[in-house]
Amino acid sequence: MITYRQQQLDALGDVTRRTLLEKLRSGALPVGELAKNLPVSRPAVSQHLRVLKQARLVQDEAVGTRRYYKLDPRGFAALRSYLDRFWSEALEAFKAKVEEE
Amino acid sequence: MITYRQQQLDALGDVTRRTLLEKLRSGALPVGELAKNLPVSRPAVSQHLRVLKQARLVQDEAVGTRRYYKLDPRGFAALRSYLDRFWSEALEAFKAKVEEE
DNA sequence: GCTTACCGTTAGTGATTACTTACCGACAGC
DNA sequence: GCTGTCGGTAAGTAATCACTAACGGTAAGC
Repeated sequence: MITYRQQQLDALGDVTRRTLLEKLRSGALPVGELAKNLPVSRPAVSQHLRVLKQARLVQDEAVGTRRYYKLDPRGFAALRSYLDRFWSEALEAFKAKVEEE
Repeated sequence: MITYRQQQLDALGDVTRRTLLEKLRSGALPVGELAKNLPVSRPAVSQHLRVLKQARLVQDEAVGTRRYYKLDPRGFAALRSYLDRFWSEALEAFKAKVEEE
């Protein structure tokens, strides 16, 4: 099973992309709506959406001439479980360290 | 309460910094140990550690001439709770959308 | 058919960011 | 005291990355 974790964390490392994800929290939105009130041009938004899509953080669906984007549950689930595992392993290592002494 | 989320996610957006965090999962390590087997120089590691520290993702402690770095529980807890909240809000919005129809 | 709205892609540019090299201070061992 | 180890900082460079402008393609409205 391949993960997209590296791409996902890279994708989250940009403030504009994070803003896009925040906007999508309340549901699917077309590109034009996403680009509204952003300090960057619409093509820039398209490029960011491509990165987010490749990282499995968003999904898109064409409806007429519009293209709706929404959060991708698979990507977020993978990210959450990784973070959980990462942290619980760190805690176990810490406990083992304490008991060692 | 101020959070360091923006800095944290920016900090996670670099492969070398993520590698450093992975190494720290098993416990505290001095800089020289962290720099070992990495494709970048030791000063580069120091600079990355500074970024991680400012983002509250690591803590450091001087012991003699060495400086040990370890994961910062506060930063990771904040990050986890944010991701959890983010995702649960997204799920609620999705449910509301479904019931709407 | 024509026109308009919506959006992806490409090419080139600008800004950000990670990197190395050189340097310096602090502590340990002698 | 001197020497070696450890590691942070600064300056300059290289590479990455985000951005805009220009273009083209598709669907909807007329």
